[in-house]
Amino acid sequence: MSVSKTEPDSRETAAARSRAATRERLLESARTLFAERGLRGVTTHDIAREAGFASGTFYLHFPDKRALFREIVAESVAALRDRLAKSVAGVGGLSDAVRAHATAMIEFAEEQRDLVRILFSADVDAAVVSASVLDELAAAIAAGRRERESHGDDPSGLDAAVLSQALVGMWARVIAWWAEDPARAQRGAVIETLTRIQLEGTRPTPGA
Amino acid sequence: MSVSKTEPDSRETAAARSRAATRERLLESARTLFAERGLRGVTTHDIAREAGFASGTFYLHFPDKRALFREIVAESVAALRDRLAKSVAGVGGLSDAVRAHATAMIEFAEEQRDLVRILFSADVDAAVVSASVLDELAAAIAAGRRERESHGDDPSGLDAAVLSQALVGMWARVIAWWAEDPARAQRGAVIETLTRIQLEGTRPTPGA
Amino acid sequence: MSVSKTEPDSRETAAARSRAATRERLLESARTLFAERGLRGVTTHDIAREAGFASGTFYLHFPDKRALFREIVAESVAALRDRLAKSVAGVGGLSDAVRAHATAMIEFAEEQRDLVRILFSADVDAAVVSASVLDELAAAIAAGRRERESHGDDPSGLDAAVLSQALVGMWARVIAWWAEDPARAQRGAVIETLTRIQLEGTRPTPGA
Amino acid sequence: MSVSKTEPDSRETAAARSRAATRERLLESARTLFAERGLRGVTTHDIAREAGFASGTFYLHFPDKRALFREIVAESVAALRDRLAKSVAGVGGLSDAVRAHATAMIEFAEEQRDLVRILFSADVDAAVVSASVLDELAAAIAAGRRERESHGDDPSGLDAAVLSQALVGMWARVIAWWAEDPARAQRGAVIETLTRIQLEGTRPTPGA
DNA sequence: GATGAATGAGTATTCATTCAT
DNA sequence: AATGAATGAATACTCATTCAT
Repeated sequence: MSVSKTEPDSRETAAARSRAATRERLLESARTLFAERGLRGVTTHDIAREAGFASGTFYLHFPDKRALFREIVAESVAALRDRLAKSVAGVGGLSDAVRAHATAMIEFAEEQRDLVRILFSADVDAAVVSASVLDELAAAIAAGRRERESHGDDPSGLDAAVLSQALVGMWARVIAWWAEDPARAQRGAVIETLTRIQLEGTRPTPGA
Repeated sequence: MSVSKTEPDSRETAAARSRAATRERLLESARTLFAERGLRGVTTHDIAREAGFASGTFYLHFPDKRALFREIVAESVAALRDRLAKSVAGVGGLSDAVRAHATAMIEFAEEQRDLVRILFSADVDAAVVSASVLDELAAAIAAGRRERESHGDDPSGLDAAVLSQALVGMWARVIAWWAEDPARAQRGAVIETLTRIQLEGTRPTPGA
Repeated sequence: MSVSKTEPDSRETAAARSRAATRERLLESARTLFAERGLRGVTTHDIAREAGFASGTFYLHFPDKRALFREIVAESVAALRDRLAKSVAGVGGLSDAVRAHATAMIEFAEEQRDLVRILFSADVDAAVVSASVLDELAAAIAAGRRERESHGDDPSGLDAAVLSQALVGMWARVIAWWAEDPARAQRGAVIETLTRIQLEGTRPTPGA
Repeated sequence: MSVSKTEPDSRETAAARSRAATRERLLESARTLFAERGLRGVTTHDIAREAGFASGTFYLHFPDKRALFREIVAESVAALRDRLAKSVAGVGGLSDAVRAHATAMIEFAEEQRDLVRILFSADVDAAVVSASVLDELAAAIAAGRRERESHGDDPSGLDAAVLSQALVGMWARVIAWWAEDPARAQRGAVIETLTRIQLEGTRPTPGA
């Protein structure tokens, strides 16, 4: 009796694996297409076809297009957050921390070009969603600034809100621009430039 | 033909005036609507209705929706360019030039909130079009830098391409953010912050 | 000046006429198709195609399928109400009134077979809408009953709610059945049968 | 093949029992859901899920959704037929027979509210199928009439076809209305009203 | 026998664009 | 020049049904 029965576990596992694989292929295709054409420029049909499935399959795995998009963004933001957090962990001086942070960002852009394009291309419909990415960046920058001050450095005297928008804008644009085509500038030059602007541009009362 | 017409010139002029007026009303409505809802969020019907015309009239004046959008952007870019050029004309020191530039930008944002929103909201579909705006900004910044160098200052030693992307990103984001709601920061603080970051962040070899 | 202008009135009127004609053709097609296949069995595309228009045209005239259906039902109910009201106006005795009512209903069914089919086929989705028809019928029946009582007849002693459901059910079914194929019974026999059941079936305490 | 099997009969029987049980659970779920939402409002997935099976299982037991629906209706009609037949068996007078018939119907509605809702809600798609129910009712009524006549009563002189449609319409509507919410009228009042209308409404030549 | 992932035709609705008046 | 009715391709989402495991 027991012999003739397929183990339910292995069956369920196989089905689950297959399901997960389909889901992952859809996500993969979506990442590519979103990176190329943005949220609105991509159809659920496009995503399914690109992944090699019929159009209805999409809805077996995601309630709708926005949900899929949100999921991709959430994943990416989490990955980026981890990367940035690790990069500055245990780094002593401010200067080194800012540079480590820039380096981590560049590495992320190198490895995840599609994600970076999605995260930093401000599709109007994706505004809510991509806000989180920039908030994330702003938080990382703010953390750096707090550490700097804890090391005895004076605050820059600049408006904190304006400053954080400025730095976020700078980072997002440079990373997106560079990820578009890494041949545009040397890796080291990008890191150095971002680091220097952030360090020098936000120093306490420069004239003093 | 010409016989029956009295003063064909004035007539044609009147007709041309009327035509131009219709065109302008369509542009005006489009500016408002694009600022509110982006390129994709606005239909040609919306634009015509808002302007008080039937939907077919739109196509008597513009070949299609993108063309209208492009025209608005081109106009705006030209206006911005003039404003920025004038702002620095005849200004002596680098510091003053950068500050004048920031001030001009803020003034533009105050007077043309709709345009600023269109120009700096990176709608994916409008990407090609809005690239020109940022190029414009980059050019203005580069011009400032050249002037600085001509005044004897050393270049910062930073990669020029990266630097210009960084500054453009910073400017675009801060201006868009502030134009969205000017109560977010004091006018003076915005000018001061942008000026300081640009000046200090791009100094020649800081350690030296 | 005034000569060269086409009279706006005639222009508007022509456009309005054309618009109204399209609307009417859509309504006409919809009546036929709904009568054949019910609300759910008919597509907006079907209606447009049957009327000789492209699918988008439907939405130029009706916000959606249900709205069109509701309009047809409302029209029909109003027409039926008028007919029934007129039929009993000025008719003296109860017996004559009930017979006049039955006759009017039969005439309506003869002239508007499609409408009758729509009104009395209780499509589940159309429940809300078709309820109004039956309410209408119930009201007409109740009016007859009130008149009867005002003529000195005693009430039947039957539960009024049950009775009205019974009569409505009877009427709706017989009319729908007969409209489906008028050869099923002779006109006079239908009228006579409905009249007799209603009169005799609802007499005051028969045994008394 | 047979060698290795111990007691193939009991095995097959067990398998058959299991199969029948699955079938029954599907039917049970379908009855509930159809009563709530009609044929079109219920998906095969809904039925399978409600019964605790995967969606494919449905098609192991029924060729398609309509077949399942037809089967439920057929079962119900048979049950109703039995009930009605038994109710009048051996009942003497016409009056008692009609009352017994009405009582049986009410009892059926009380015990099988779901079925009654399915049987008498004239979903357009279910029209073919539900016709059989009404035919059944008509047959039962006709049987009553025949018996009456055999007892020496004269026929009513009314058109038999029209009459049966009228009575069927009356019955179906009242029962469906009452089953929807039994608080709408007292049990006894429903029975009495239906009985009286049928008896008095179909009497031989009332004027005589 | 049961599973459940996959299919793909179907359906409502939108909107850029055309064109007869 | 202006009108606005008409077009029809596009697009998100559903669901009956199939079939490999």
